[in-house]
Amino acid sequence: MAKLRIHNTLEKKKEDFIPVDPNHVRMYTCGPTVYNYAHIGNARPAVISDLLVRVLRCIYPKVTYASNITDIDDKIINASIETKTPIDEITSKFERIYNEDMASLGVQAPDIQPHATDFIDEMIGLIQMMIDKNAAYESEGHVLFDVTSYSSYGKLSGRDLEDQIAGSRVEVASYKKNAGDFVLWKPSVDNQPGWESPWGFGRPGWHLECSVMSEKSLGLPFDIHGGGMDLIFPHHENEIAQSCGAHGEDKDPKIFSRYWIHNAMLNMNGEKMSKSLGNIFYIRDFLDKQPGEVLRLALISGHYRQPLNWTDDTIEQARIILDKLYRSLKKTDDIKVDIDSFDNESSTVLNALCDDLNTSKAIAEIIEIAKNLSKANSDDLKKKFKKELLFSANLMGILQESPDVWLGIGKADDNLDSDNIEKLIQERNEARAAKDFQKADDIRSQLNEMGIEIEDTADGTVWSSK
RNA sequence: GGCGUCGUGGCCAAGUGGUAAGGCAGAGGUCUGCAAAAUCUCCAUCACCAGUUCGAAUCUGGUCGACGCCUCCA
Repeated sequence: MAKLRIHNTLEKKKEDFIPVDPNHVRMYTCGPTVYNYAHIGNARPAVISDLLVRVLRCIYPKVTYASNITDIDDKIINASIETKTPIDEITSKFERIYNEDMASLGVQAPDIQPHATDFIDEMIGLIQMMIDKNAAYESEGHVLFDVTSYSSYGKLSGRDLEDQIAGSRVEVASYKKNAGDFVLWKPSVDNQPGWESPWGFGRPGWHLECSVMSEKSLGLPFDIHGGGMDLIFPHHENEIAQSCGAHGEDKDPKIFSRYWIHNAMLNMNGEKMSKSLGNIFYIRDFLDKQPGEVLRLALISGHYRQPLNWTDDTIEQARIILDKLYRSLKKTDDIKVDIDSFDNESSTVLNALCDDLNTSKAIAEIIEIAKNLSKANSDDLKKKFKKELLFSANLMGILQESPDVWLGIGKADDNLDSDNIEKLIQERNEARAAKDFQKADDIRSQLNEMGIEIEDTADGTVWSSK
């Protein structure tokens, strides 16, 4: 069986992946706060997680993947005030858009997609458990987590509490016992949304929801927890502390999640993506110009733990590679294969992905397979390589279109007349047969001006719109 | 101030102790009336310096440079 190795942030090294239960692997990835359009940076963890889930499904009989929707948060409240739109209108709209955008990137829907607001009771319950075990305390209407109650605090992020406090730029709130304590529950005032709780009307702190939803969705301990590197501290560190605190564990973070994977950030032309720089790239805008698969391949063109610099070139190169793969597939349109009969063990792509998601290597391998397919000179070989190509593509979540559609073959825009195109091609071929190459070339340039490219193949002339 | 990451050919990007994958671009060849596609060949000693080693892009120390987190953030 293929062996998966992944880099575990908790141990800061690449490890063999050993599931809690080999018959049922469970994974959680922090999902979006739905208050705006999803940008390209939001897509990276989703695509990487999706890829890992696909690999896991290849190896293990059952995989449950949960990823949440955060639908209560100060950012949402602010967006609601700014746009004078009810909160649930904002959250339902942007959740729908997020899911649509991810789908177009080939991200399979999570098995479970819990909403924070559906777990308020459970969050209150978890806080109560922390209070009962002296891991949390109430103060000035807030409930706070006491970081001194958890001895491994800082293990995930490699931080030392004392150092943090010394260099901190944030003033310590009056209601905190320790500077590092963080909010579990905070009061809601005026028109802020909230729920009744033993500590008054309020709402949960940011980190609490993921502790609750991951546990309720998957049970503890589960196998893998993912997210962006910027979440390591404080979000994930605090999730661990809360879950351990609630369950009376004061040391071992692995009673929560065994492995933690984190993707590096994405830069826009070398700069951090941020509102102030005005370089936020929304997936929506991109999808108007390029198919989702291009974006997906571009996102996995580099290793997930390396920063990815997003430029026009990144996109262009992904497009070129996909065109090449689709062309090799097009060449063997007539060959029918049964992918299910493919032997996973021999997959070079699966092997590459099993090595901590070495996507660059996987891409190199799939190009190699396509090359083999193009060169194949017998039906047996064509079958063999096509099967391997399709299996690999499915694993990577690409080549889901039909080659004809992708390459624009025989497809005219509304303002193009395909009958006319066919007629011109026929005329050109007659000219070619009569060795009137001047006329043939004239017709080609005429078609070119119409935005039509033609290609003479062994099976006749194929045209596609640019 | 603390923690951490990175620096591989013109560009993108793997490799992390045994002599530099892959893609793009470029050069040349095959095929084609031409073109396109396909295919073949060629194209780097791994920021710098000093060590460890039979052997280093890969380990250690230092220098320079880029960047992230510590505050909402994927």
